[in-house]
Amino acid sequence: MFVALADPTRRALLTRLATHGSASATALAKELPVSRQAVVQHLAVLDAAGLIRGRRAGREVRHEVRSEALTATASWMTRVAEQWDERLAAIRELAEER
Amino acid sequence: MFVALADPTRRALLTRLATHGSASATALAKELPVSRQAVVQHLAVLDAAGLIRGRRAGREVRHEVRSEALTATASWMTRVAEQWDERLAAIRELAEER
DNA sequence: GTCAGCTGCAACTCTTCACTTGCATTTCGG
DNA sequence: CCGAAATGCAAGTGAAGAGTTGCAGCTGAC
Repeated sequence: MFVALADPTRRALLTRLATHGSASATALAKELPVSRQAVVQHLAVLDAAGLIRGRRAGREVRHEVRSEALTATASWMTRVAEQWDERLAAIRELAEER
Repeated sequence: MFVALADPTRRALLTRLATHGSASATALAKELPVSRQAVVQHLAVLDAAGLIRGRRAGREVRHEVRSEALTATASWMTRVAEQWDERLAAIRELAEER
């Protein structure tokens, strides 16, 4: 998940798909300074992470963002952050008891 | 940022520091199946990302989580997710107008 | 039917990254 | 003062990842 978001090119692809809707790998490659194959491999990573989905439409494959996975991941991240804060607060309490 | 969170060992170090408070690199290395130097390098990455902070205490360096950076990053991530949802909603509206 | 456009598979290069080992340096305790 | 324990620096290895090129297979349009 974090691995999928760690690459700048993949984040660019995600924002592009989120902004302008679905697009084919070839169309995406024309807007980035990389080859079509590089885009295809990045899309495969994003797909494996559940962030996008590929749907065949005739002779091209349109890739689109899965908003469910995005929002679910965002809420999960905030939850983790809250847990971290709770732990830190508990540690501070223990420190004050001493 | 995402790069820092992408590695499992670094996430393990973070949760460890968040759970049990500050610790030295040597102490952390004893709880993980990696060498001390590996831990040191991971801590350097986490420090560069602003997630932890190293403070010298005598002959050892105690590393602790910076909760501010954690919560700030979490809120930033939710904000990005919301923006993505807004964009998707706008696209759907345009699609329905057609 | 044929041709152009898009996708899929495979192999290869090159850099980055995770991790290790070895040694020098500093510091606390008896 | 001396040894144990912790950090810091450096160099090196092995694997994973980002990117490329080349070619073959479908599919839609004219």
